[in-house]
Amino acid sequence: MPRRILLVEDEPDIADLAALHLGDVCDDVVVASDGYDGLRLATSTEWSLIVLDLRLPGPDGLEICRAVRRERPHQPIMMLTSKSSELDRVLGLETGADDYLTKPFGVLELVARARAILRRVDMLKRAPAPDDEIADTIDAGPLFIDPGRREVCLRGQAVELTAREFDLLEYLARHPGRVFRRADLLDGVWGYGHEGYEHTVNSHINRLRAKIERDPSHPEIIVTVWGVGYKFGA
Amino acid sequence: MPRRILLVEDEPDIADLAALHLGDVCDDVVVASDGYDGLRLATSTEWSLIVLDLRLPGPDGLEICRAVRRERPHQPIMMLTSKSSELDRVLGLETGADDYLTKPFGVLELVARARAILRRVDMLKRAPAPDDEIADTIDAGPLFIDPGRREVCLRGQAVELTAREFDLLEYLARHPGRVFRRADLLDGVWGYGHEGYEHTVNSHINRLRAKIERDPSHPEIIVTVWGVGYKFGA
DNA sequence: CAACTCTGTGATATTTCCGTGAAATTTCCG
DNA sequence: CGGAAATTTCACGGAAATATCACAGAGTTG
Repeated sequence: MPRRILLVEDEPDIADLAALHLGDVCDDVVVASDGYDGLRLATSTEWSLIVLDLRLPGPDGLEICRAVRRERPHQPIMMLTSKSSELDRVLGLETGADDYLTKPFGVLELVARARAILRRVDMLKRAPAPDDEIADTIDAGPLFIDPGRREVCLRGQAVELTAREFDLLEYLARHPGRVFRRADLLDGVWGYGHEGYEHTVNSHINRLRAKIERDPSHPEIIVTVWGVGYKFGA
Repeated sequence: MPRRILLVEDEPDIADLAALHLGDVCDDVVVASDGYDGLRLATSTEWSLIVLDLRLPGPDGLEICRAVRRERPHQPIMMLTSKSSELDRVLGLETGADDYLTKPFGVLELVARARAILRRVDMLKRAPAPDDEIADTIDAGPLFIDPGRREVCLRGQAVELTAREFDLLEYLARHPGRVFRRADLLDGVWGYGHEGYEHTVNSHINRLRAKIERDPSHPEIIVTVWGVGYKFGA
């Protein structure tokens, strides 16, 4: 089953750029340059993913999104917008977009997110996975984490963590080495659509480090990746 | 957003039992006791999950499954069959159900699988989730790039890059041999609409080369195309 | 209801990196 | 061969990202 992406974007430069790179993660990219074509194509054909610009000549992204959702409730949709106000973010997600990107965006970000959505879609269609992802424990170097008991041991010594600290640590530790940006952590730990400042994450990382790092000013367990975010381990 | 399950099952005993326990993993369970009701309900409303018995009075599970798939390609569907021989037949027909279960089945098994599917569906609506394992990496000659971990290995040796350097390298490496103008790179890496001088790109290329080229004055990885821009590789 | 803890946020200090200017070098082309 | 244009190189100041800390309000517990 070929993977096809519909891109609805009126600015030719952006459309070309995005189409070029979206082509890397699917078999076919179709571009619609206004809301009319976009709406027609979006509802008439089956797509692996629909990427919608918010502002469009004719029906805008929200309208198209709603129209598509009415007919195909599970259609993966991604929204692009120029403004970054909180209102837009909430609006976009409530309308039912699966993900959301504000301009100007790097193409790498766009592609990475598109890939993530497509992968999640594939996972749905995949062979039934036995759900073995229930309450196991995490053994990561000097740390031992037991999500069931909500306990953490550092080099055999029990460590007292608050709820947020524990969730944050568990989230990071479940994917050692993977880099998370602050927005990802807010979405994953605090819950998607959570309204709050990214630098809140900093504070919690700081408190975590004070409790688990040998020398908090030279962290070994939770490492800072400059300009991006944090990761667990080396 | 409430989670609703449609259960299409004609045997009352099984239907009652299943409905009772499926109620544990969603907000509402609706039961259809024949293929006619099942087909009507399945296509007229949006469901978090549809559980279909294969043998039914009226349209059977396969027909309903196909009909639903035609309208809602991503609708989560689960099939129940009486004998494993039926299962083989269903599997051979590629109907596109997300999971299958043969009777007699334990209720716990049913619930566990339903929960697994629902979780995967929720995951779609969720913020960008970290799918490790299947992380996409770039293997380009002497270079190995892991975008998820933001790590670069040069001939097996880890290289420390800053955020911009990494993004720039990844961008180029995703299209080996393709020539990018500086404006292209600004759009793709810095983000579309970024205000800045093109010769900023030069500096970053320069720093990158200092870190990854064997002899920076004779670049082999990032090559200059005079009068145009840069490309990755030969 | 009082005491307590936790949490999000503001403010400030500190670190790191990025963009820019300018000079040196290379390449192209007449 | 010489000049113009494009590219390389490099150093520096500022800007942005992060670390740290204090505090007040929300929520919890007894």
